[in-house]
Amino acid sequence: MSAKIKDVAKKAGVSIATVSRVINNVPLVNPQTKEKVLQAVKETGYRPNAIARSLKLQKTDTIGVLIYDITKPYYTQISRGIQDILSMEGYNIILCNGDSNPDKEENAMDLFFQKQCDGIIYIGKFFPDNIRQKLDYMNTPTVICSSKDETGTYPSVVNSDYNSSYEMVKYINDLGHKKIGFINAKEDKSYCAKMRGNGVYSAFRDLKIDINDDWIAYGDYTMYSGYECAKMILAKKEKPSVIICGNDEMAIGAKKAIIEEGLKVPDDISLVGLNSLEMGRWAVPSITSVNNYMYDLGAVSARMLSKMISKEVVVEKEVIISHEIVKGESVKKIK
Amino acid sequence: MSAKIKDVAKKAGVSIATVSRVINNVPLVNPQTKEKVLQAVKETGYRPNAIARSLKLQKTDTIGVLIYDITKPYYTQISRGIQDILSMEGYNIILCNGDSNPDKEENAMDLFFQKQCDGIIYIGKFFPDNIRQKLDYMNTPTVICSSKDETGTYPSVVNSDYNSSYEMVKYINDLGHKKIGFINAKEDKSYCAKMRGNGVYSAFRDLKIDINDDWIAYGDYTMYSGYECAKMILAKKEKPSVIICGNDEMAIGAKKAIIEEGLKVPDDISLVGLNSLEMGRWAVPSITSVNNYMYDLGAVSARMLSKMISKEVVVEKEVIISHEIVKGESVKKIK
DNA sequence: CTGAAAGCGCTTACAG
DNA sequence: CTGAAAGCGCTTACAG
Repeated sequence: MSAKIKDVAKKAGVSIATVSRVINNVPLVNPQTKEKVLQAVKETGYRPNAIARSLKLQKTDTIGVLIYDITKPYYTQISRGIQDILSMEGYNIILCNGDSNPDKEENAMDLFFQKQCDGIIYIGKFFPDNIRQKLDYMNTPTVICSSKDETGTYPSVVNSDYNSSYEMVKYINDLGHKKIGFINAKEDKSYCAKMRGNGVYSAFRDLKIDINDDWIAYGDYTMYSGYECAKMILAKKEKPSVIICGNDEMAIGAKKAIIEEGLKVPDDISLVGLNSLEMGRWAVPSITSVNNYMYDLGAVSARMLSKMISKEVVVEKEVIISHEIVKGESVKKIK
Repeated sequence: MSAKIKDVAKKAGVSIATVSRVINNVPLVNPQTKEKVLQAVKETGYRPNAIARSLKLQKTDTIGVLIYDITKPYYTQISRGIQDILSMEGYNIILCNGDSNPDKEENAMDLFFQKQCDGIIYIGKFFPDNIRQKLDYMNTPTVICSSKDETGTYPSVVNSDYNSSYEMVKYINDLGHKKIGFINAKEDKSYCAKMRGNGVYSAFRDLKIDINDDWIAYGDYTMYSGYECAKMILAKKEKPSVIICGNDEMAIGAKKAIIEEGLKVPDDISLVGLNSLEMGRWAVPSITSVNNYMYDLGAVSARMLSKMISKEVVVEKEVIISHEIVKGESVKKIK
C-alpha cells in the first residue's frame, strides 16, 4: 500500500490538516513543522491522491477531449497543440475518438460528465445537435474546434477555409488556369468541406470560371478516395488543367491516379490541396497547398478553454486561424 | 447544479443506498422500488459521480498512456489500437506525450499515480531506468509497448524488427542487390533502431554482403533526416544499388534526395523501408517496406494490460507481433 | 428487500 | 501556528 496523508502525519507527529497545508503550500506553517512534514513525505514517498482531492475541491484539472479520429494527420496535429498547452497550464486529458459516430460521441460526453471534467474540447467534422443538447445539460465550459456551433452557445476555433480556398482559386487562375476540377468531401457532412466548397465556388463565380460537372467529384478525405475521384475525372473526354483537392491526402491519391494514366504533374495536369501536410511537402512533386496551422488551431482552443474555466471573460464567439498558401511544385503556369 | 444521489433518493422516496443498488444493478431490489428510482433518475438526469465512486471503490477504470509522440504515424496507429480496445473493455485513457524527455516522462508517471490509474502503458523509443524505478514504487500493472524492459519486470509487446529487417535484406539480396546502403536511426537511442540494425547486419554477415561505411548514415526517423542522409550517401564516388531506410518517413525523404540528384527510383537506385506507412504505399513509386501491424501492437498491449488488471495470469514476458513484407514499386531486380 | 452508518483520502472553516 | 471535525458523493457490510 502506498502512503496516505495519515501515514505522513503520524510519521511527522502532526495532524493531517498540517500535512495538507504543507503539501498545498499554505503559508502560515511553522518552518520547523514544515521541515518535519517534508521529511516524512520524502521518507514515505507520499503523493496526494488526486481523486480524493478532486472530490473535495470539486475540480479535477482534467479536460475531456473528443476528437474525430486521432489517426488522421489533421486531427493529430490539432490534438498535439491541445495537449501541449493544456499540460503547460496544469491540466491533463481524457481522450476519446468520436469517428462521427453519435453513440461514441454521446458516450464520450457522458464519460466527461461522470469524470467531472473541468472543461471539454469537441473536435469533429461538424457539431451535431445531440451533442449540443448534452452539453447544455452538463453546463461545463466547452470549446468547439474545427467546426462551429451554429446556435452560438459555444465558442469555436476554426480555419479560414473560405478565404484560403478562395485565394487558392485566385492563385491558380492567375497562373492561367480556367479549366478547374475539384475533388471535395461531401459538403453536408463536414463543416470544413462546406467552407472550402463555398470558397471555391464563390471564386469561380467572381472570376467567371465555368463549372464543369464532369470535373467535380466527392471523396472522403482519404488517399484512396482522392485516387478514385481523379480516375473518374480523368475518364471524361475533356480533362481539366488543374485539380483542386479538399485536402492533401486526396491530392496524393489523385497524383497517383494521374501518373497511372500516363500523365505528368504538373506538366499535363496541375494539382493543389487545401490543407498542407508534411507528406504533401515531401511528395514528388511537392503539393501546392494551404498551411492551416493545425497545431495552432488546437493550441488556441486550449487557451480559450483555460480562460473560460478560470472565469475570465471570453468575448470571441469565433476565432478564425489564419492561413498561408504553400507553394510546391505541383502547379504549372499556363501560357 | 447537477443532481446527486441524494436528490434522486428524495425524489423517489427511498434511501441513497437503494438508489445506489439500482444504479449498480444489484439484484435483490423490489421491482416496483427499482421502477420508482429509475423514474427519478430519468427526471433528474442523474449521472453518478465517477470521482466519488472511484474514491470508494479504489479503482478508476482509467489507464495512463504515455506515448512518445502522438504526432508520429507509427505511434498514432499504436495509440488508436490501445484506445479502441481499452474503450471496449470499459476503460478510459489519460494520454501524455513523453518526447523521450525524462522530465515529461516522470511527470506523466506521477500524474498516473496521483490519478490512481488502474494500469499504465508505456510507449517509448526505449524503456529508461528512471521510469522503471518509478513504476517499481507505484506498483501498478504496466505494459511496455514497442520497447522492452531488459530487467524482465514488466511484460512488453514489440515488433519482430530483427526478423523483418533480416528478411528484407534477404529479399533484396535475392533480387541481386549486393551494394546496400542503410539509413538507420541511432541504435543506442531506440530499441526499434537497435533491433532493425541487428537484423540488417546479421543478414549482411550471413549473406556475405560487404559493409561500406560510405553508405551508412544515421537519421532520426524524420523525412528531413532521410533526405539529408541520402544526400550524404549519394555524394560519395560510388553509389549503392539500394538503400534500406529504418522507416518509411526516411525512405520518402531519401526518395526526394535521389530524384533531386537526377536519379530514378528504382531504375537507378532501389529503396526500401522497414516500417510501412499508408503514405509510403501511395508514394510514386510506392515504397517496398514492412507492415508491422502497429494498430495490433497497441491492441495486444491493451488486452494484455486488461488481463493483468483483472488478475488473470499473464505468462508471456514478451509478445512479438508478426510482420509482412509489403512489396511496392521501389525495388528493381538486378540482372 | 431496505436503511443507517461507516469510510474511501483529502481540504478548510472554525476554534483555540 | 495547529488540530478536530465536517463534508465532498459515493458503496456496501451490517442489522432489521
